[in-house]
Amino acid sequence: MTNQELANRLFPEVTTTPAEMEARYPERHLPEGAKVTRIAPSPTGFMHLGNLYGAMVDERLAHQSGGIFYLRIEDTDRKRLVEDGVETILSVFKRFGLNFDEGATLEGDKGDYGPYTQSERGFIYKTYVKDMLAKGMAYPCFCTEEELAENHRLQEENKENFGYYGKYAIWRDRPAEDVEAALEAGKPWVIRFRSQGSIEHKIRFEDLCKGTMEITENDQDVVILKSDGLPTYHFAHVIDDHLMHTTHVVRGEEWLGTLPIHIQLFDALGFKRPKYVHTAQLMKLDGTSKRKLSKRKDPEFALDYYFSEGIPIDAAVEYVMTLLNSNFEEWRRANQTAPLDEFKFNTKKMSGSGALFDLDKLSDVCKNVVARMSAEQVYDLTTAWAEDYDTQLYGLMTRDAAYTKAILSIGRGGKKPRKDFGVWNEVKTYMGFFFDELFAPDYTQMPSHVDGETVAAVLKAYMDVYRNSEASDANSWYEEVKALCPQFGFTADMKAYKAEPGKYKGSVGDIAMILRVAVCGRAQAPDLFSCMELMGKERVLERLQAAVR
RNA sequence: GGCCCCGUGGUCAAGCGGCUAAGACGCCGCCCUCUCACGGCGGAAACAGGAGUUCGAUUCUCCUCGGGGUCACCA
Repeated sequence: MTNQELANRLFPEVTTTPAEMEARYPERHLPEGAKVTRIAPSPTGFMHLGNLYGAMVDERLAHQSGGIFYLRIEDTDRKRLVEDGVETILSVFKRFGLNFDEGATLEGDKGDYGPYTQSERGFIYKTYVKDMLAKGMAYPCFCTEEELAENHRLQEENKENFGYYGKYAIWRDRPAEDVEAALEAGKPWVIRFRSQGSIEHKIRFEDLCKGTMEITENDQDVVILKSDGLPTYHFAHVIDDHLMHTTHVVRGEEWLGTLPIHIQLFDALGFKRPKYVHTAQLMKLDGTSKRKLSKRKDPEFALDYYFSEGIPIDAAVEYVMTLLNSNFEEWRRANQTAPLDEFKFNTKKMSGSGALFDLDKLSDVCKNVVARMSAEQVYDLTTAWAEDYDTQLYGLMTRDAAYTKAILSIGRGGKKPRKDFGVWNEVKTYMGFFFDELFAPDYTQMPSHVDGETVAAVLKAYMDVYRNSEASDANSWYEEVKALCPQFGFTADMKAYKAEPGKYKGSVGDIAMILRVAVCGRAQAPDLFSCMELMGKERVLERLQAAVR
């Protein structure tokens, strides 16, 4: 049986040729220097930070160069498929503002290089496989799981490298009769690539993120087509990225180990190799050692987490960008309000080592991002979040939108905006006391060195002042509060009080605190005058009265 | 174990043969101040170790150590 006969026997249904495929997916006509990138997730229903991290690099690379950014679905592992996997992928990327120029969508493929779902590309992979078989570049392997396990056991015992190579490549040079017999017997088979590599040979390789490195040639006869007729990642990657004319492959550094296989395949098939960007792994501190961010242990790894916690999408994106490009923060400080698109992303500024995911830093970025927003934006984004995750808050915020927006305007804008919260799920706590339904005063936060009787007296005295108050701004309000001091033996001079606290029964600060606890129900709140003004006289008087004991 | 990647403060990081070794987050102190949140000022805190190259190494080379990844009909 010749190679050609074998090829025909294994793939009688395949009549297409590689040349036809090449013709069907011609070179793209793009401007000089345009990059073609892709993100190729598996529809497992779980989207994580790594997906976003890579996708952002792809997106920037393509769109900064006038190229194409596309989505390909890698669903060749049927065991891990999930019902709405593709939908999840699409919706998550959409929410993060990543726009694909072509690829899979819910309405079908968009673009001329499809299908963009690997399970629909069987005929393409098989066309190449059949050709490789005919040329002797690949061969069928009938090994059972047990035989492979036995190989592994022997290799372990002999302290040899694991895998399917050399004398362990059982079917590599099997006589035609054996192949014939196995076929007759109806044994299941896979197709393996006939490696010409040797671990004695090193290859110099240039990675756009990691720099130059030296890697060992692959000597394993890897499986390229599984027994279910679908390609392995290695093969699909090479065929797809070749035919789709991907110029830059961005993926996690966990792929570095299999890079020799990919290079070998590209070369053997006579394809031009894409450039690679192997990104450093996102890490997390576990006890005293670093480890890969894990789906099971780290909620912040899942992109769902950002939605449910109410982390502003823009902030998550900014944070990832700070991880991605070391000069991003500097740029952001200089260009506070510029759209992210204007940042010149550069693979050279990517860190080669794995960054620890820093929740403190994320939180800081969130606060800064939110501080830059208008009250209107904060209102919109918070209600959008609350609609799904906090119906009570949603109800209150939408009941009186103008009131809520006014609350959110306090201290916003200007050179030194307040940064009270950076996450939508903190909004309720921050402004809850403005709503009677959420007002739960804690009078124990009254100044401890002022006795209850005085507290009550202060409240009563202020109520009298407040009923006829003409205060129209924070300063005049403060003057009124200060005027209350003498009758209680307090001082309006904070400096003097701090210097000699013993000299006075209290200070204007204490009076303000008494009022604050009465009106806001707690010791911390934004500017009291603003709060009272928004709440309205009636409500404030009610609360002052309620605090009198 | 083989192969590969990585190694500057607690974290993220500038640096690319000569610097008092930036900056940011976090932490601490002070100032501002009606509290908080801002903002301002200041502080503690680092080149993993050892050889070599060099007049001179954080920077270049080698070794050691440490961390990580990967060795599937998963991606």
